[in-house]
Amino acid sequence: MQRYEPAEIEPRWQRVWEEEGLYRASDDPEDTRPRFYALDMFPYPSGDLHLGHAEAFSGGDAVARFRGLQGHNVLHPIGWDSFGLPAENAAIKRGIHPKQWTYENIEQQARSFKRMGMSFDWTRRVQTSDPEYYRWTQWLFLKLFDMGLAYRKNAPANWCPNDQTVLANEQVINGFCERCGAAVVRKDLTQWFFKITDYAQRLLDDVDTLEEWPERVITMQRNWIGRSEGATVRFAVEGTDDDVEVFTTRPDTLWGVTFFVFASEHPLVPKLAELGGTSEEARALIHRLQATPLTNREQAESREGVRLGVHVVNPVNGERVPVFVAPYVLMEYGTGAVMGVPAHDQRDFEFAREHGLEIRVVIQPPEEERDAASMTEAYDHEGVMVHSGPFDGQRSPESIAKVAQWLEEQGLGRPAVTFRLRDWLISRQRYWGAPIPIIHCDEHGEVPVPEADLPVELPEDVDFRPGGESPLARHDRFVKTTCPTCGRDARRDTDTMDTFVDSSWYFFRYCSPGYEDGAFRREDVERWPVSQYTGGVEHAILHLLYARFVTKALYDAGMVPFVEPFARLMNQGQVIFGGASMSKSKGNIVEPMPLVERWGADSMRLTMLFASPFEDDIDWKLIAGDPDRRPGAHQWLGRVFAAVADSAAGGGDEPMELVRLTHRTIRGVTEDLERFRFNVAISKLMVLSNEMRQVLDAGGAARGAAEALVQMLAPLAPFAAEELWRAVLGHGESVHVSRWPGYDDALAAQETLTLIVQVDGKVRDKVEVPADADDARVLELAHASENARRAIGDREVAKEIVRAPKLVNLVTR
RNA sequence: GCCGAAGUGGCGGAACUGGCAGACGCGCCGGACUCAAAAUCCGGUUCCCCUCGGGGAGUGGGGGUUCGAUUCCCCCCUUCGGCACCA
Repeated sequence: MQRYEPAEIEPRWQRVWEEEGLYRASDDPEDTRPRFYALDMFPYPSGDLHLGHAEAFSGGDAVARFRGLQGHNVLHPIGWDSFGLPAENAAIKRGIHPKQWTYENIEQQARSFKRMGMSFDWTRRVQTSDPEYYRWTQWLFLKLFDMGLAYRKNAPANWCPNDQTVLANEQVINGFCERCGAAVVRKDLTQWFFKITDYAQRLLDDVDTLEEWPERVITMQRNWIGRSEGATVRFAVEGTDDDVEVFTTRPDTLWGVTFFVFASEHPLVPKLAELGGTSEEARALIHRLQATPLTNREQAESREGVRLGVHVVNPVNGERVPVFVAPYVLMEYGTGAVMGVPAHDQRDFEFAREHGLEIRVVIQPPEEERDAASMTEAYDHEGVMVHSGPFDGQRSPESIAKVAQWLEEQGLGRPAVTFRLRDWLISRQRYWGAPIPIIHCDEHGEVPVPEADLPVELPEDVDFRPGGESPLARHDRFVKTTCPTCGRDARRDTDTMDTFVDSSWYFFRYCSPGYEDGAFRREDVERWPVSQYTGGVEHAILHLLYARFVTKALYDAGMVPFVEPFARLMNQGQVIFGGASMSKSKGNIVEPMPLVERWGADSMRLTMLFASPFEDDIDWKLIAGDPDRRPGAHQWLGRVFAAVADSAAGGGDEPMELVRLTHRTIRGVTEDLERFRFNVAISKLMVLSNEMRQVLDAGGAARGAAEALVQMLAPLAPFAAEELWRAVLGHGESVHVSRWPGYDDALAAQETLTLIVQVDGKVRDKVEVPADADDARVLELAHASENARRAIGDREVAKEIVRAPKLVNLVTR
């Protein structure tokens, strides 16, 4: 009998697969198979693969292999997101070059992927830190620059004092650096931005077309974009010729404005402070605010603020209202100034109470008199407009649009939409990234590097330790260049790009491997739209939003034929340990590769996929806490080996019941894999293998079941399936190029079923009946049931519910 | 606070369109094999009661619809995830 020895089997087939080139996607125009692009989020090379990779790629690979078996021409590529800060930090710590650290890790991960038996098309491998790749990342930058979607401006930015670089808003978590956890501070810097806000509406609208995305990701994207409808209104600043605009979602409350507040960074503030002869106190506050981090919540949640000593005029009623500066107003949202309506906005209410300002009710709740003096909180629900001039008696919120309309007619404002989404800050003051391909010329300003001169290579001999400015700025040979326009001395931009730029387009590059005349060919991308994207939910906003934006921009440039990059998205759950995420500091990290060496890649995959639904978290401690204990998956594979070997050896007729179960299993597993229900698919395979064992032990044959079982195992445990298919069942070709087994619905149907006999909805008996038993027959059987009769007792059956052949319910009352 | 997802045995989890709750696996218990152990195989395993035929309860809690609810509706509780002065 064949013993299951993964340590012997797996490396052997790994070599054979490589020699046979089994997993290459075909670009042959004669190839008429339907195409399937199975994309996995590419890894960051921070060391060897971790358990999260094992989980994600086990699922992604199962999908790719399953589609291949179903007759698709599958593109299943792999690459590395290999620029980025952690490489630099790790390199500094180890005293080596980031390049060395990165590429060693890539090679290690590549070996591990091969050891895991991933069905990657290695000929399409990309690494974002390769000049052949980032050449096109730079091209993308220039394309966006051409389109007016990349621009540079001086603005307060989130600065991480530890990593010594700016961060995108998306990378600041509650005021702390996403990567290192240091408190973020504010710094005024000239930075490059991508104008993602131009696409806010389209990014929001098209989210509705992503029917195959997880609901929670859709919701997160919507919330992040954060669309608000309302109006902008212009207030005149008394004593000047200046106007100041505010955005409000509640123009219906305009008659309740009793004060006005600026963000401290608002450009008008210095002028107004001077005009109002503002106190030392005000100056001190403004100064302090401008030195605090953008995202300092404690600051923002206070209701402090100071009068500037000037007034603005409410355009709807001509009233003068006092002007303040306060930290609760953010420069980044809306216009950086708000109108204060304390009666109907909680923040304004608190501010008014704090500073003794008038509270004026202009939306009267139904059935109830509200008066300002007794209010304990703002009223922000529906009601009737009062003290509102021409709008008295109108119902809010229906009146909001009417007021906005009216403002436009009166020339006081107009309906407006504001988004929470900010432009994407893409420049970084660190070394290990793609240089921004811009040359600064005194004469000609920001001049794009000519496409023919790309890539702007990242020099290796750089002192890359962070120092508050870009390390590249210290590298004279890099910096000094000539202006492409006038040929005079000029300076290269010394910032590098956010690595999310690298990863915003890598899935296009896979379609045109090695292409040297462009980032990709349009026809390749058209041929290979992503069919399935697999990866972690931690990218629900950042990466996915950026990739969607870049795809839309490239669509507008005529370079790709679709507006959404990923039709289907599947998020695997996280692998945690003992209820907590794994981390070095907790000392609970489990390395997958030693387990793969010990128990086999197939066991690792099956353990992962069987543990829970793919999108749910797996607590490794619960499912495989003891590394010395033989995993259940390994045990089962051993039983499968025995059963298949016995089936191959034995002859004779296969019992009809086993044939039927086989067909039923094929039908079920096919459906399950289509819906990524790997855990359920595996359980069905277990049922089939258990039944095979029974049949074999009773002296029956099971060859047909064995063949089907092995094929269905192929996407989930590819090495074991291959060994069984070729070495045990004696097939000449790989199971991975075999044709997914079909099923016959008639055979998949049960021959007999269990009839449930209920009395008053309670199960009283179970009777085996032929699958074609009709209503009369099952009713007869139900009445014949001893148990049912006893349950009925001397009562009368008032109603009979018959669902032949599955159920009869006899109702006595 | 707002948005989203989810609550089923000791554990991970099954259950098609409302029709056998707990598939499958882990763990545990018992047995076989063994001098013994490991490995392997076989059997049992929701809880309570029982005269061993069976009976009762049971899918976070409370209501409702229905012959029948893990599944549909309403209210509540809890957990997880995201966002959070966004004007």
